[in-house]
Amino acid sequence: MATMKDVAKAAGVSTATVSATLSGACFVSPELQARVATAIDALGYQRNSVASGLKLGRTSLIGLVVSDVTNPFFTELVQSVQDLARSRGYSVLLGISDHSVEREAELLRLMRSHQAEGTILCPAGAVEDYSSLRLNFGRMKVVAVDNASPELPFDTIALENDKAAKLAVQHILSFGHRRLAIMSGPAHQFVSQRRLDGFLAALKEKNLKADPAFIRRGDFRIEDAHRSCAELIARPKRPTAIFVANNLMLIGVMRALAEARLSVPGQVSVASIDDFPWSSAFHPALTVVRQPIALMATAALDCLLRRMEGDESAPTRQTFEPELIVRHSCAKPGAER
Amino acid sequence: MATMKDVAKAAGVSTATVSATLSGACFVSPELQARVATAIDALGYQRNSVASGLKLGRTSLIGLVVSDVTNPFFTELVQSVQDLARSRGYSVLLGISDHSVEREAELLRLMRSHQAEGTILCPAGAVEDYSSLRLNFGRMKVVAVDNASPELPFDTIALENDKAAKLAVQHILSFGHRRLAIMSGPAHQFVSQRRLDGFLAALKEKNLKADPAFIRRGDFRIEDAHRSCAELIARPKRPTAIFVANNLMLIGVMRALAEARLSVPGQVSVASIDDFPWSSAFHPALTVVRQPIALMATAALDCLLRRMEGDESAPTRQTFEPELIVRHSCAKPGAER
DNA sequence: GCTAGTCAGCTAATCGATTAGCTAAACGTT
DNA sequence: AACGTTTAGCTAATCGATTAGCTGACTAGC
Repeated sequence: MATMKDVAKAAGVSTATVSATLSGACFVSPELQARVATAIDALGYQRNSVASGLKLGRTSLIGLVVSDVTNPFFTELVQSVQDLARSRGYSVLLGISDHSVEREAELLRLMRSHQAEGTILCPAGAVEDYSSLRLNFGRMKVVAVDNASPELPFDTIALENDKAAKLAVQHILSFGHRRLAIMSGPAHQFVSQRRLDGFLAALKEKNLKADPAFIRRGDFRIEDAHRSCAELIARPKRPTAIFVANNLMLIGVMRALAEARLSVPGQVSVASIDDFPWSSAFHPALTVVRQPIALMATAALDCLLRRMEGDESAPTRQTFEPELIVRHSCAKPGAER
Repeated sequence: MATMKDVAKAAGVSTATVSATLSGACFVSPELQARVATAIDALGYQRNSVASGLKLGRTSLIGLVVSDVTNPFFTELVQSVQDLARSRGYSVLLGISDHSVEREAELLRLMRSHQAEGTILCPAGAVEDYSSLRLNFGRMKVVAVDNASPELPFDTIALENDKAAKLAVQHILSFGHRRLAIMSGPAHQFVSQRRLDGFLAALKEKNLKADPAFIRRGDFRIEDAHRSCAELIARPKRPTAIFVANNLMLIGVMRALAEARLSVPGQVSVASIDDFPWSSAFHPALTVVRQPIALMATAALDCLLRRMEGDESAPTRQTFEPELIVRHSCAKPGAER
């Protein structure tokens, strides 16, 4: 690849002139500008961002670490962050932690090593896993999205998770259900706790108590939810409705119900958190609580950019409003076994 | 951030010694190694990949350009490529072209500017859009995945698309359908052409001809397919089966069918290309043709790495076997209107 | 005619890691 | 003792872009 030196030689000027021409051209005569431009496309020159990144300490890279891209929530987050970053002149280094806190830490080090100016992290762990991090990780800024406890030592962007769960569960209860189960997430994750809290709060409002056997712990993935739900519905007295704490577990639940030939919502009502493209094409169309992912991505990136510009004030907490999307997967409790 | 110089000073050695210690330690005494190690974690030193990338001309970055991450095929591809790249010591710079050839070209330039050593490209355009590219784009290697015509001037990795379509259509035909429609992709894309070819070939085997009104052109996205399918089934004589050329259009089709209260497979049979996590949780479970995405990702990365190691031989073509997954969305043609 | 001022454009140092090539100490051999 | 050989570790150049600071040409004012 041609370097700036080559361009300078071809145009008969110094590298300083080439550099000046490329970046705003303050004091370069039109004639030299033209000669430089000619040389540039004769040689197919393109700026080497690595060299310029080294010199300037600005790489125009941001990191994005998610636990699982195949989760439609993260897929859409990746999409939004990518779009926004591009429009602001940044490129995205993607990392997938696969729910492992160790891998996550490794990815964060990797992002730092590549001199990412900031990283948007979707933490997979519990609060205590991040105590060593700060607003800065080296000179790299960090903001947390999704599983973001307000106790984290950096900026957080999250859904009002308890409210989201409550909305869904209140909707289920409005049909008169009394035997509700929850497919919850990993106990150590803040986001699971909040969603469980919302579930319990909604029950309490109706003076209902959750059967402990109906509080299932999943890992936010398909397989585990599938198995757990199969067990659940095999019980002598099965629940008449299931609240599912995320979209991937919803797949597992719907599979298990289909295999057991239980109709939704005839025999079992289902509602979950996370909307996704398939939810309305499903039969029945699924009632879900939607997270404003694009807004959250914007907030995360804005927040990160503010930090990258040098804001060192105390960590901020932003929460977002969930929205209940009523479709057809909840109805009156049907004939019980 | 601490630099190697700082570490050298703290350990009382030269930067050469620190560098040698970090990379394989050929001739560094255990004592100095220990002093360097101590200094490194006292200062929290981490190698600056930008500086080392500049010096070595090796950034350990590869680019990945897809047209749409929210398409489950690409989501899984991103996941697989990311995994494999990580295991081989590379990080992934992600780019999303949003089906735009211009943006794709811009992303390729961006990858090159960041000195990505290679890029896996899922082309959104037609063959002629890539004639200016070669095996190398600057010093960056390029391989194409998915919409990869054998006429492209670089390595290609693709499904046997005609065969994939044929498998699905033969399956549909085996139930005795005679009025088939196809939701095809953009005409300029190689992958659409091949899938259409396969569709037509399967019909021909049974001495059937496709009604021109039943050959629908989509853009591989939800909305357009939804609208197009709504039109299709509103026709006086609607098809008894629909073959859909990708997963996103399948969503649109299923939505349109649900809205028109047409039962699947009772009134309309449906089969498509691309398996995805929801397909079996769907009601009815969807009959699809699966692409071996993980294999394709492995092939793409292996191919890219070979090129990165200096292989300059002629472009290779790899195609992969589709697999029909029979579920429950196809059946005998039902009562016609 | 001479000095001061202006500014286009150049020279050279710099970012941080790597490494070719060098120095000097230590050891073995005769 | 003298010399060669080995090897631990250092010095300094290098990658490519940026930019502080300098040079020298030109203009203006006295």
